[in-house]
Amino acid sequence: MTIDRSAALPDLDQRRVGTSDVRLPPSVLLEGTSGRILREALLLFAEQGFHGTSIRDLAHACQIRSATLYAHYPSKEHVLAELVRIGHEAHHARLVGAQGRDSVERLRTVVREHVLAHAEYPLLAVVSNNELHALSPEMAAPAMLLRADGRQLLMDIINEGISEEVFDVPDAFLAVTAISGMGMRVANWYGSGVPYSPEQIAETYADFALRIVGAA
Amino acid sequence: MTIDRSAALPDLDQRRVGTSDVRLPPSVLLEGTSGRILREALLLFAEQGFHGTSIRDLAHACQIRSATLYAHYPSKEHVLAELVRIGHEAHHARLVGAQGRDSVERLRTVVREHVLAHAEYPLLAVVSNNELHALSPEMAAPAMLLRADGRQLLMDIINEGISEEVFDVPDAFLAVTAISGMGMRVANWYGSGVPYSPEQIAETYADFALRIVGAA
DNA sequence: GTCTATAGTAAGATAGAC
DNA sequence: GTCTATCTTACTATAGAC
Repeated sequence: MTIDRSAALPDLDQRRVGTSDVRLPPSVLLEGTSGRILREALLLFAEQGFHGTSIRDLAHACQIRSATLYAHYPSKEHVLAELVRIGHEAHHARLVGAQGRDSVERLRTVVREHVLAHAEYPLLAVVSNNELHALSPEMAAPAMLLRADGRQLLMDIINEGISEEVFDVPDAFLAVTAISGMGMRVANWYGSGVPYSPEQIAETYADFALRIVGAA
Repeated sequence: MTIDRSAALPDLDQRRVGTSDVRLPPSVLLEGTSGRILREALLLFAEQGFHGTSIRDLAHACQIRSATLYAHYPSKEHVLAELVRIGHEAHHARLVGAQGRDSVERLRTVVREHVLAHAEYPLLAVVSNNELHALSPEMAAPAMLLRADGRQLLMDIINEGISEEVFDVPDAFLAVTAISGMGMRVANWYGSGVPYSPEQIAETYADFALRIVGAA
């Protein structure tokens, strides 16, 4: 049998991110030049990386002179730190806010929120996930704490389901890494002409997570 | 009930990569200065990114002068391109080489190889996955083709299992993204004192993949 | 807050000796 | 192949006028 590889998948996997749609959570004030800088930095850092974007690139995108940036942020690193803070706080808040009556429902809602955060704000997620190394350890520390707490939250749900014998999973830790990893990667491909809504992806990934833990 | 979050997970999620263990596939010649450059670039590009690593950083790590680099590679971008080529060709060869008597076994082996490639060569995988944006579209093109073909290979296996009614999955495309995504992320956390062998992770992730497609 | 101008440093890459 | 020396450009950030 000849495999027909012409049955095309959507064109995934751009070099870095699948959309140019600049979006930030509604809680973020985007007015004035500070907001403008944040929005343009989001796109540039996502597409080119922090070190691949110069102060002049960023200023040009904002239609200001590079010196003007320093009236709003003390350094380029502080702009990244602000984006990373916004991304991690929004993501963490979604995880913590996920509710459910039992382990199955808690896992479903937390995975849904995890995936939604990555599909609704892919640029922010790419910057948050892939540019952490460009922050000093001190400036990255708050984000690292939120990440660790989010992982633990997922681990607790899975352990709870195991102890109640609702879940049947070969390894709880690897289930955490698998479930969180598959959700994180959504940020890199979503948007590029992919015919799914964030909700559809989140629902299906939540089903996958329940299958991984043996609850479906 | 109070959730005990002190039941610690392994310390995952370094800023970028969980190991400093420089490894390249055995097919790669590492002798001489060219090999030395490749090995040092692998570590630096993985930890700091391509744009975060200067020609002088790289030369210093190799204990040579920066001008000497140009006797071995025509530009810094060519060094990255070579690492990206090695990473993608090794990964793709493993996928293509994965055999199996039926859909279940084919999925199991291809996921195992996918995960092994990321766990055995995490630095190479991080560079291959996260630094593609630093290559020009022309220099990134060969890698993009291998990526697309690998995805299609996975898609074909899943479609085959569905048509044989061995798999029961809500969405084949999202199964592809989930399975490949969870495996890719392994490169970012494996190594940091994680008490699993690459084989253990690969086996468990292969189980997860079979669960995702409803075959387990 | 925004500008012009520029300081001071670091970047990628090349020339030419050995 | 490796070096010293250097070119040219680009970088982050600051000074000071308006």
